[in-house]
Amino acid sequence: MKRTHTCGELSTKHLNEQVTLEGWVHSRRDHGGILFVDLRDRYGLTQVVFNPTNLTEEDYPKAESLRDEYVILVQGKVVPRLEGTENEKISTGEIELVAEHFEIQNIAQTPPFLVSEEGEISESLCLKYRFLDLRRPMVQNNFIQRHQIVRTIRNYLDDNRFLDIETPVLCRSTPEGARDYLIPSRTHPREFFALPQSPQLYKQCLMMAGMDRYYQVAKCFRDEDLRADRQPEFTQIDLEMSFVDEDDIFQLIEGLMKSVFANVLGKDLEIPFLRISYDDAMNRFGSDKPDMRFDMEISDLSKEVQDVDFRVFKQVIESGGAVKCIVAPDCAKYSSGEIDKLRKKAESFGANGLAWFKVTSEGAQSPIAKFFTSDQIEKIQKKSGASEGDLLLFVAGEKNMVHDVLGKLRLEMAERLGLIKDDLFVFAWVTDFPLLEWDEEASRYVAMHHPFTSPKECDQESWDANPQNLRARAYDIVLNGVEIGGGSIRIHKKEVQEKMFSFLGISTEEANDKFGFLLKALSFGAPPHGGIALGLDRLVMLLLGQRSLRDVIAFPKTQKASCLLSAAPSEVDDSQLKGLSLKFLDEE
RNA sequence: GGGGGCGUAGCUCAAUUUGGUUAGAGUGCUUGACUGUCGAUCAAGAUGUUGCGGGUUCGAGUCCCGUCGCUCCCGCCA
Repeated sequence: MKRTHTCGELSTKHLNEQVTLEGWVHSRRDHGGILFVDLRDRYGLTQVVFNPTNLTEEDYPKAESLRDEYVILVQGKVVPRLEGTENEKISTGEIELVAEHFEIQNIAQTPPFLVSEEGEISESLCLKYRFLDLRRPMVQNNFIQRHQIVRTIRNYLDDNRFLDIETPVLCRSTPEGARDYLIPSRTHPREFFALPQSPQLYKQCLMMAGMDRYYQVAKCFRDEDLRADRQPEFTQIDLEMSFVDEDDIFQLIEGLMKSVFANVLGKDLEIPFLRISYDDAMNRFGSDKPDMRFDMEISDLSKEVQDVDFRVFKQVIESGGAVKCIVAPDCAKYSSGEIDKLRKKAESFGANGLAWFKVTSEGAQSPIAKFFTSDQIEKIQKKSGASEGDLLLFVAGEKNMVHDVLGKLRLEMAERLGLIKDDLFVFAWVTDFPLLEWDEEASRYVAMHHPFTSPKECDQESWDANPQNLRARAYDIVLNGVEIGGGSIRIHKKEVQEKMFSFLGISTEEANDKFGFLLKALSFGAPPHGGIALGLDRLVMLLLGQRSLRDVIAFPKTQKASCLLSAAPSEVDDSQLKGLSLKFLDEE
C-alpha cells in the first residue's frame, strides 16, 4: 500500500474519497475515546481522527501508542470537519481523515527537541540532529525556496544560451588568494591537489575552447576563518561569456535577478541597478559594499575646517589627512553618556577619537564649539546638510581610516535609529575598482580582484606612472550592503597577462610553472571574455531574510569548521596515512 | 592569532550581581482520567557529572586558574 495524496493537498474537493496518507506524527491529542493526530510531510499537515467506532479492536490501542515522529500510513475517508472545528491555520483545515486502517511504519525515540515547536533551539543541537531540525516546516521552507531560486536561475541561463559544464574539484594549488584546502595525492607521493577557490581558470579555458557561454552551480572551498556570512565550503553561480563588455554582464545579471524576484518572491524588481564607482562608494558611504537602503552620506569637511583653530583637525589636514562627518538625524538629544559610547565604538573601529556637534536652536553645542567661528559652523552645517536637532559626528585622520570608521558608524547609527526598512532590496554595482593593492606584509602589489582581471589601461605609460592609480575592469554586485558577487572582464592577451604577473612579483619561471596552461591557452586565440560569480548562499540568505548562512545550507560547518552531524573532520587510520606517504611532525 | 558573549533537567531558561538549607519554572517525558481537540484539558510522577579539570573556602552553579564546545566580531577571506 502506498500514499494516494500528500498531507498538504486534501480539501473539500476530496470529500467522501477513500485515501491513503503517509507521514510523521506531528502532534497528537488523546481524548480517551477519540484521538487526533496531525500527520506531517513536506507538503503540510492533515488532521487524522482515530475513533474506536471506525477501527478494529486491535487497531485502537495501537493508535493510542502513537508518539511524536512515528511514521505511519493511514487509510480512510475524507470528511468535512464538524461545524466550528475547522482550522484556518492549515491548508487542509476544512477536512479531516477518518482512519479506518493504519500501519506503524516506524517508531521513533523521543526527539531531543520538538519538531512541532517553533521556538529557538540552540544551534549546536540543531546541527547535531540536523535531520530532525530539517523536518521543521520553517527550516524546510528555506530549502524549498532555495531550490526555486536555483531552478529559476538555471532556466534563465538556459534561455540565454548558457551551457552547464562541470569543472574539476581536484585542482592545482596556485599562489594568490585564500588558503587552499589540500588533498594529498596517493599516486604522486609528496604532491597535493587543492580544492577550487573558484573555477576561475577552467572557465576561462572554456571560453578559449569556444564554448561562448558557460555557467555552473559550483562548490568552492576556502580554508579561512568563518563568519555568519562565510562558510569554508560554499556555492557560486559561476558564469563566463565571450565577446562581451561590462554592460553585457550587468544586463544579464539584472535580468536574472528580476526573474528570481518575479518567480520566487512574486515581486517586481526595478532594473537597471544603481551604479557607483569604488571611489564614490568610499567617499560617500565609507565602504566598497555600500548599503544604499538609506542616506546618511559622508560629508568631506576638510576644506571647511582647514582654518579652524582646533589643533586635532589642523594637524590632520596639514599632514594630508581628512576631516569628514556623518549626520545622525534627531540625535542632538543624546546624553553625553550615549555619545561617549559612540566614541568608544568609533575607537574600536580604528578612530583616534570622535568629535561631535549638536545642532540646537542656540547654535552648535559641543566641547569644541569654541574653536569655531559662527561662519565656519554655518559652512559645516551647510555642507553636511545638518538641521536643528541633528548630531554631527566627525572623524579626522588618514583618509582610508576615516572612510572605514564613518562607514561602520553609519551602519551602526542606521541600525540604532531603525532607518533600514525591512523588506527593502537595494542592489548596486560597484565599478572601477583599483587594479592593485599594496600588501604591507609581503611588501609588494597584489591584485585586488584577481590576477586575471583586465586593467582599464593597458599602455606602458600608465603602468609605469603610478600603479596605485590603475583601475580594473572589475565589478561587484552589492545587495543591502552585502557583497553577493563579483567579476571582471579578463585579460585575453598573453603579453598583458605576463605583465600583470611580473607586476605582482611572479617571476617568468613561476608564472610558467603555475599558470603555464593559461598562458599557453591565451596564445592560441583567446576571445575577449568576462564573467561573474554570485554567492548563492548569501543571495538566498538575504532573499529569505535569514541571519546566517547556516540557515540556508543543509549541512553547514560550525565556526571551527567542523560538521556536528558527522563529526568531520576526523582522524584517519595509520594505513591511510602510509598510503599517502604522510607522517605527523610530532611523530618524528 | 586577538577581543566579547554563552554553557544549569531531553529542550527553553531562572538561581551567578552579594558564596550559605534539599538547584527551581515552563515545556517535553511516564502513568492515569476524559468522544471534538488543534499550544487540548485535568491529576499524579520521574528526570541534574550546574560543559570538563584543578584551586580558594567551614561551604562553590556562584569566586580564581586552566581547558573544551557553540557563537559574534577583528585579523584573514585574490
